[in-house]
Order: sequence, then C-alpha cells, then structure tokens
Amino acid sequence: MTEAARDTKSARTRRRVVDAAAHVLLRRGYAGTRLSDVAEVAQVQAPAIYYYFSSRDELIDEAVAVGLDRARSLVTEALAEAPADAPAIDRLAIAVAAHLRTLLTHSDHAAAAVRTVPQLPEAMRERHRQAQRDYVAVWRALVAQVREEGDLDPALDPGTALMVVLGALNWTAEWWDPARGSLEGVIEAAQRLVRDGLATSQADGA
Amino acid sequence: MTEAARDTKSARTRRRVVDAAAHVLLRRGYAGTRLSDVAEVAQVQAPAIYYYFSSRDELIDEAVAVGLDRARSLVTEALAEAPADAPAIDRLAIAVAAHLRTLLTHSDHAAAAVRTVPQLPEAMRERHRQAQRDYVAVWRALVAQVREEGDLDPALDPGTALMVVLGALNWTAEWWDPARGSLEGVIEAAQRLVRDGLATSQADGA
DNA sequence: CACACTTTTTATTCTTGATGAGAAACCGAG
DNA sequence: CTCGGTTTCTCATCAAGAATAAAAAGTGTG
Repeated sequence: MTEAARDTKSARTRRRVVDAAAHVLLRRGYAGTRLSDVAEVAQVQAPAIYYYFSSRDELIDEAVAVGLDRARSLVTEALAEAPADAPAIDRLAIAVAAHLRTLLTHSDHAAAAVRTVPQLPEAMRERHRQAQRDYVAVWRALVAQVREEGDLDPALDPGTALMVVLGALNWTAEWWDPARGSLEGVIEAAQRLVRDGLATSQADGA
Repeated sequence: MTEAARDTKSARTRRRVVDAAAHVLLRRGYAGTRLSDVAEVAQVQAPAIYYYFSSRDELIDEAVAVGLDRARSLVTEALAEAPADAPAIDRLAIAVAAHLRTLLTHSDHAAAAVRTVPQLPEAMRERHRQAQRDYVAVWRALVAQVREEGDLDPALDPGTALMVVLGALNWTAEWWDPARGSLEGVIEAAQRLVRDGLATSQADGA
C-alpha cells in the first residue's frame, strides 16, 4: 500500500499485467480471457502472474476496477476544467466528449470495464456496483442540472433518457474504428444528438 | 431441409436447444457459453446436442443467425405495416420501436446476436457480416430518406449518426429491466431522442 | 565475493468442458 | 407384439487451461 506510488521494476511489471488483462478482456470478454494470452501480451510467463495476483478473477477484478475508476476520473477532471458557470447542457457536452475519448483512445481499461461488466459472475459484479453507481451519479447530477435550467424536454424521464444516452456512447466501443473515421467526428455527432435530443422540443404536431 | 417446416417432436427439441443457446449466449458471451448450461436450459442432456449440431460453434452460429434474421424481419414487417407515404422520420420512429421490442422482449436471439457478434471468432463473424450489413442497410435507407425530406440536421454525418443511434438502442439490452420500468417508457424516450436529436436544429448560438 | 531477498521459469497436477462411440429408449408400421 | 428407424442418453476420452511447487535467475548490499 505504502509504496504503491514508488515505481519499482516490479510495480511496472504488475501494471503491464493489468494493462494486458484489460486489453484481452476488451476483445475476448470475461470467459474468453485466458491467462496465457494475458501473459503473452504482458511479455511475461503465465505463472508469473500468480506472483502478483492470487487468481485469475482477482486480476480481472482489478482491471475492471481500474477501468471504472479511470472513466470516472477523466470525466470528472474534464468537468473540473470547464468554467463552473457554463450552462449545464454545455457541461454535459464536455462530459460526452471526455467519456468517448476515454473509451475509444485513452484506456483499454475503461472500454473493457464497460463492455465486460455485464458478463461478470454475480459476485464480482456486485463488487463493482458501487463504482458504477458513482460514475452514473456524476451524469445524473448533470442531467438534473440541465433540467433545472429548463433545457431538458419535460416529456423525457431523466433517468431513462440518461441511460439511452450513455448507451449510445458506450456502444461506440463496439463499432468505432480509428481507421474508419475520426474520433472528433464521432464526438461531434454524439454531442449534437445529445444536445438536440434532450432539448425541450418546440411545437410538435402528431 | 424439406421438412424444416413440419413440426415434429425433434424439430421442437432442436428449437429449444437453439433458444437455450441464445439465452446463455446473451448472458455469458461467446466464450462463456458452455454446452452443459445450454443443455440444462433446454432440458436436455449435453451430449444430446450433438444429435442436432456437429459442434458447439455450429450451434452458436445458428443461434446468432436466427437472431440477426429475426431482428431484420421484425423491423421490416413493422415498416411494411406503416403507411408507405408517412414521413420518413415517422417511419424511423416505428423502426426504433420495433427494434427495441424485438431486443427487449421478443427474442433472446436478437439480443444475443447483437451483443455477441463482436466477440465471435473472426471466421464466424465473417459468416454473419452479410446479415449484419443487410440489417444496417434497412436503417441506412431510412436515414437517407429522412435526409431527403430535409428532416436531418445537415451538420450530421448520416453514417455516424446512425451508428450512434443504433448504439443507444442496442445498449438498452444491457440495462433495461422489465421490473424497473415499462418498455413503452423506454421506447418513447428513445423515439423522442432520435427524433429531436436528428432533427434539423434551429438557430443555435454556440 | 557471499548473503538475503525478489522475481521468473520449468515441470506437474487438477478441473472443466467438448466430443466420440455405442447402448438404450421410443415410435409408428406391419 | 415386433421390427427398423429415429432420437436420446450413458460412459469414456481428450485437450485446454488454471493453479501449485519447487528450482533457478536476478538484484542489491555489506
């Protein structure tokens, strides 16, 4: 604990293992993550992993935890840098961008966490539930503010709308391919959809 | 082949097995789908599966194929029932509802297919690529029409916007829980978000 | 250089789950 | 009730992969 900060060789190896786990997890899913693959990616012999983690699950658990934490902190930081008095809807757009950036380029961990959590064995999922809630709470607060400022379509249930929006963002990890389009393009489209989608709609017939 | 239609006992058992496979696939992912679990759900002895399928992969393959096909056909049917001259944006809303209904209540297969395809081994994914394209093509056409009718925000790239929207829909399978809210509520929120999100936005400051 | 500790390797065990082979159970037609 | 085909099960095998043990290789320090 104390020397978690100190950057010894072994600390670096350990980190490489966790990173590798996230990498594999992201592409293969929970059950498909083999220690041998993780080891290969981490440039380590498979049994060496047991020096750092006492079981496969413990390793995966940590990779997911790191991912959830990273997602939350990167979004939080991005929000902290924004002018505090900006309209909530703008802050929401900032969060959208940060979330996408984290998911798509900054961190395999975040993407792995997001995509994998649903497949985890119940016990493990339970352990991350709180982290998940914490993250969603950040968003909930944002949406609530948007509503207070009158920028949320009153016909929308805030909770449901939020989940639909987060879904749109999370799913990008499934299809976005750096080769096929710019990240900025995706971010812009997402921001626009969210902004206009949530906005109070004007006179609508039907 | 010829008597695929005939509903013999064995045909029913076979279907149960495929259904069970979809069920397990949906919750456990590709690698996590064990024949023993499938067998249990299907009320069959594990080795009995080999009477119908020559391998695990073949079974999964079929489950996915059924899912993709079901998704496409249910949406297509819903569209066929709509007045052909309705505005494209309305037809899009119909597709949204049909997609969600299929995913969330009609069929484990569709949900399994949607969620699992990215994890499949390359060879298998290849085999379904066409089916996927066919399905997306239906949506592409809808969006294109929306654009022609001038109801699509010109600042949005149609392809990207479509993926973002489909993501929002597909991800619902991860969180929606019949116990926690009505399906209709989700559908309505999604429709509203899509409608307003895609819509040509009015004077927007910055 | 020799010692005490950390990290990695190699060899081995144990479990789980897919698959194969053949036996048993079922079912409709004589 | 009895036979031939169909359908399903039982038992056995096999491979993959997680986990452990114990030896080996490093690393730093006096």
